[in-house]
Amino acid sequence: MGNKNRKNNYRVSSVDVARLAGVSQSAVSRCFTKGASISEKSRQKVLKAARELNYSPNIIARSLVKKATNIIGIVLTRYKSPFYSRVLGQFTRKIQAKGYNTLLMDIGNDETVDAVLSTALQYQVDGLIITSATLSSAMVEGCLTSQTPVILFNRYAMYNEVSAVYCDGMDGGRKAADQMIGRHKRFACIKGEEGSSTSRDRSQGFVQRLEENGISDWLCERGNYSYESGYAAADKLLNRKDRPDAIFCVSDLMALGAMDVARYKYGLAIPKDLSIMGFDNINMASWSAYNLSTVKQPVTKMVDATLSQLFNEIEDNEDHTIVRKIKTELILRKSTRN
Amino acid sequence: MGNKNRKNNYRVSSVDVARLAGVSQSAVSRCFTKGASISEKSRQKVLKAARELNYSPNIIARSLVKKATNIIGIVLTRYKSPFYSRVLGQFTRKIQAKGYNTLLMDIGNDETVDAVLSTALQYQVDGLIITSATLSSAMVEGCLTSQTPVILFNRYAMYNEVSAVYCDGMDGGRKAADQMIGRHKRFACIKGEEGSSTSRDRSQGFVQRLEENGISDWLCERGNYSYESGYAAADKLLNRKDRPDAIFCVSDLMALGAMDVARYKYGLAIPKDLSIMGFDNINMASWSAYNLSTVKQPVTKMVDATLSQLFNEIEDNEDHTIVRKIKTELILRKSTRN
DNA sequence: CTCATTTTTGCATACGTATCCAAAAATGAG
DNA sequence: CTCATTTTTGGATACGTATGCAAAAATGAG
Repeated sequence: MGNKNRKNNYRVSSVDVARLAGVSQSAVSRCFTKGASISEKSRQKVLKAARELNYSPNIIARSLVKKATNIIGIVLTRYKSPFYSRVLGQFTRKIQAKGYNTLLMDIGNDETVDAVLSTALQYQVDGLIITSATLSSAMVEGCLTSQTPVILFNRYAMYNEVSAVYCDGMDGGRKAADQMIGRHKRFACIKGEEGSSTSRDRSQGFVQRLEENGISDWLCERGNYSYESGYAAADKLLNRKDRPDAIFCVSDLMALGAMDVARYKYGLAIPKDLSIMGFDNINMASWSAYNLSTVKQPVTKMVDATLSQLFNEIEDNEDHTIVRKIKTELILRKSTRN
Repeated sequence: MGNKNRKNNYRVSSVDVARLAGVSQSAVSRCFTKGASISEKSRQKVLKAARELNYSPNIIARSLVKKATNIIGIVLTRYKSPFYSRVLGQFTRKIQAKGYNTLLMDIGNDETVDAVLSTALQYQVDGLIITSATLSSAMVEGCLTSQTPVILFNRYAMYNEVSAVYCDGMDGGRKAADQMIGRHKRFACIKGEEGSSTSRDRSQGFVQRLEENGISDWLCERGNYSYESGYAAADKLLNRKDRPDAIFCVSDLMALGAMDVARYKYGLAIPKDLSIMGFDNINMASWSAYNLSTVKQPVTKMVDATLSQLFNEIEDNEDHTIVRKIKTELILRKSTRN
């Protein structure tokens, strides 16, 4: 039943329902607006007509007059990372639970962030979560004047102009160092991309602690957070005559790559010949094949803090920016001498 | 500069720009509408004013009159799976490249799918991609009458009422069996959840081929696509006296769990004592620690097919539903005797 | 310069909903 | 039943943009 001629692009509106139900358009609107004043009799008439016409309110039109879309924008870069896909999953689920929805935007590289961000604003999102991307100062200004609450996740703005929630990478790096120092002779660190502030913080914390302990000839390689790049970076390190016996990686994924090259290319025993420490505590870190010791980012805590601040700014119109730094937690498994 | 009183919830509109630029509101609109008729002189005036006021067009309002939001809804269940997070990444990137945006909706379980779906429709999405969820017949009807193009990804509707793109799990299961038969004595299969059609197809293909080859006393366990469930299922299988020497898992993640329990709990050598075959070809399958043989789902091909069909329906108003079944590819690594 | 043609412009209206306001209906106390 | 009070109702308008239409301006051929 029901003819399928698509071209007929007519969508049924509250006016149609009103006509069929024999009430005014206002009544229809009230019927679908929680807490509005409408008699039970009218409500039934409207619901019946709506069902008959398969009507449901047009949220876009509603957004226009309500000046609220109930949409939260999320800007993301690093899909490859299981860490961020877990983060994304938590965000969307919790956003939905709050009655909002998620507009997901991906940015290939930092150059496109401005464009993506500005289309997010054009969609009149009620709030914006920006993950692992750097805000240009033009965009900081844009966000401020647009009145749209913005929160940086695992980033922070230069002068704390915009709210941020991030994990304390510097301290995490220090914890990693503290655990490894004294048990090893030669240290190395595998960082992320040059521009990444998270990578910088984590490795700085690590190195800083090394130097505080009089260790100054540590090694360093750079990856891009992926398994393959960790594999390649560790390959370079292990190929040296003065190969390290302790490697700290600024992401778990790189650590897993490092473990694999150490074991399967160099035949090293972990942690006997080599200790490896990661950062994140992704699911795979606990897999039997790896048992990776790592610096845990408390995802749930971070996500909750982000959302609670965001919804505060949206609903209660709070206007003070807050920057929240969340502590990491060292998780010792079997990839390090403990 | 710029006072920060948030409460002042005023957003600058095309009318404000028009006033400042000394032109009509239509002119402002035309200035931001590609291909509209406007003189260079006016365009400059408008752009100047717009810059001054930090104006950018309100897409929501535009959507209302254009009857197109440029939003594609994606409904997703299984975040845990690296396969689906890769799929999601590809979708959003390619959707953005097409000038559209992604409204991401998560469903915890199949019961909530109707609610989520109907809010997607209320947002007037231009198209809808539904991943690994079953459509109720009420929703099929709803989608059809709403005129919104819908495509199922890795699902198909009972009577092919709605378009679908999925990989041929039945055939994939058969390929897995063909590879393993003759080289092993005792076969087992680790399936997914009871209701999952992908799980059913894959395991049916596998079992069917076994039986065609006169093998009828195969073993079977059930997981939920996760690493842990694969670990647990394989644990049960390997604990038997008549333990299998060939296990086919309907997802890579479960296969990895199976490998780990086999190696680290039972001390088995893979593939000498036990062959394991997965399904998906997620990144981890190629990691040195696993080298998992698997049935590859050609993600890129599937995503491209989905989007091309979807945009056809959206832009060219094609109205025939098509169901596209995409062939898998056997990838032999070192977790199976080959 | 004139007149026909093209381009640009502004006005008015539409998109689908929510909400203010005044009028109408329902309710309830006496 | 009356009148004051409360609840419900519909009309009108607003949200911010796009676009059909006719008028105005610009262009160009002769």
